[in-house]
Amino acid sequence: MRDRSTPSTKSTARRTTLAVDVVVLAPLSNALGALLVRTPPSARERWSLPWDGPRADEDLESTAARIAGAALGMEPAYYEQIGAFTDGRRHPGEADTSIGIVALSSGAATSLAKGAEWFPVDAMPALSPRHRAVLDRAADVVRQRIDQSPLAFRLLPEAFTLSELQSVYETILGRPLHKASFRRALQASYLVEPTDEWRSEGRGRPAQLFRYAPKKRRGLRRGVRFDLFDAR
Amino acid sequence: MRDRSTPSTKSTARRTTLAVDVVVLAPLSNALGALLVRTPPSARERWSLPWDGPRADEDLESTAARIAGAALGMEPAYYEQIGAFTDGRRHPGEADTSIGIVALSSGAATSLAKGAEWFPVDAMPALSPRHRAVLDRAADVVRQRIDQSPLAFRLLPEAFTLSELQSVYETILGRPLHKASFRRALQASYLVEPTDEWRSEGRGRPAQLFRYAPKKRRGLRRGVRFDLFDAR
DNA sequence: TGACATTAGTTGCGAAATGCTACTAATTCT
DNA sequence: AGAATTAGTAGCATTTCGCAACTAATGTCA
Repeated sequence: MRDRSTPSTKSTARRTTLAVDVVVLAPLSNALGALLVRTPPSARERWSLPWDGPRADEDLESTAARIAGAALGMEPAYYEQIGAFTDGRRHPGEADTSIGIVALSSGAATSLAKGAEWFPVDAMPALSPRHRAVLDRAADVVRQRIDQSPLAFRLLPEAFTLSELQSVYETILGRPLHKASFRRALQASYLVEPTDEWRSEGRGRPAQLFRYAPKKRRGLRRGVRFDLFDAR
Repeated sequence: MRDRSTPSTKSTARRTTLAVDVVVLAPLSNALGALLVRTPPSARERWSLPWDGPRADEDLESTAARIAGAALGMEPAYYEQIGAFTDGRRHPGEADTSIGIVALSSGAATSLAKGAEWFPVDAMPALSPRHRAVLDRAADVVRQRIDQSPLAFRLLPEAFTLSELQSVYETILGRPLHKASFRRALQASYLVEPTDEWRSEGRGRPAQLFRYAPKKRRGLRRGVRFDLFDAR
């Protein structure tokens, strides 16, 4: 039970220190990768998420774009907030509060900033506890929203094969998907359109390239789905 | 294009003012209601969301609980972050950054604090631009997550009828649902269990009361759903 | 050159989920 | 008693889904 005997009727914003911590994700050869940057020698951990404070009159997405762009060497294609973290966990810059933001990149042909490096998300070096929490939440958020937002498409270049797309879904969800069902569902959704290009990737039949081009949704309003519940 | 000619390699947390703005939701007679509090006479708008700065060593959920509890006169059953807002929009306390949090309450038998009042979400009085944005986002988040989280159950007392539950879904989604399909889907999900109580609500057949009691999920992993896409 | 490995993409079917209409059940109102 | 009202169910046509088995186009290698 909390004490609320004399609730102060006056509200006051608190002076604190704020950081924007960015989780930049891109598909590596066979796993999902996150971008880390080297910390100054004085720091307790050798690596951290790219982060900084917001500048004056800079909104959160611009801040994230600046931070991610500096580390990645290019602009990520997509941003999504993953939450605010005000808790006891230690932040590398001793920020009281962190705003976590995921930035998605196709990972193609990037010239990383000096000191920045990709790591597979399931084999990360030690991070400050705050950054560890931000990263974990990022993975959750991406997994949860992958079938409501075009997240997967932002992890691929503009033109991609359906096998590549399926592979992105599989690494994010961490389980194999059925090829025929995947394609049928995608077909029915009018989210992609074929280009007239084909790509030959060594052996095997060449694959047709597609691009993300969501069409107007037909007015099909489904009932409520009680599966996909994350009970709590 | 942004200037990144000489990216500063040093990250620094920024000193700012922070507020936690809470959107307390509960079902009113026939619509969703949000709780507002009267502002001091000097304020530009007469009403605002309940808000305050976090205290030292207080995490966000505790802060939200304190703020919501003070206005509502009881503890809400559920909290969910809806995002951080750092933008030009004016906040009633001039906070640079707001953390928006939704608190869900069954609305049952509450003794509201002095100056607090329920308003239907689609007929709110004027709010500061920041609070308006927080409220709008709250509605979006609730609508988006209603079929992934037990949100609807937190807007009802512990025992409820299936018609009440369906009505909550309908007001949040803003469209009517089919009774038979709704119940069948709910049945299949093992999220509720019947009590042995029945409630007679004036006219009509009495309804059986249920409680939220999620069972272990059977390991049925579905394919990817490309419907429910919020294209962007 | 011709079998075979490899990857892309499709077809068809049984099973499950969904939308809908129409029904039965229990209560109050007049 | 009968109409009105709300709760809850049954059955069926249609769509969606999981899956296995197929065809298609390329490279590999004896």
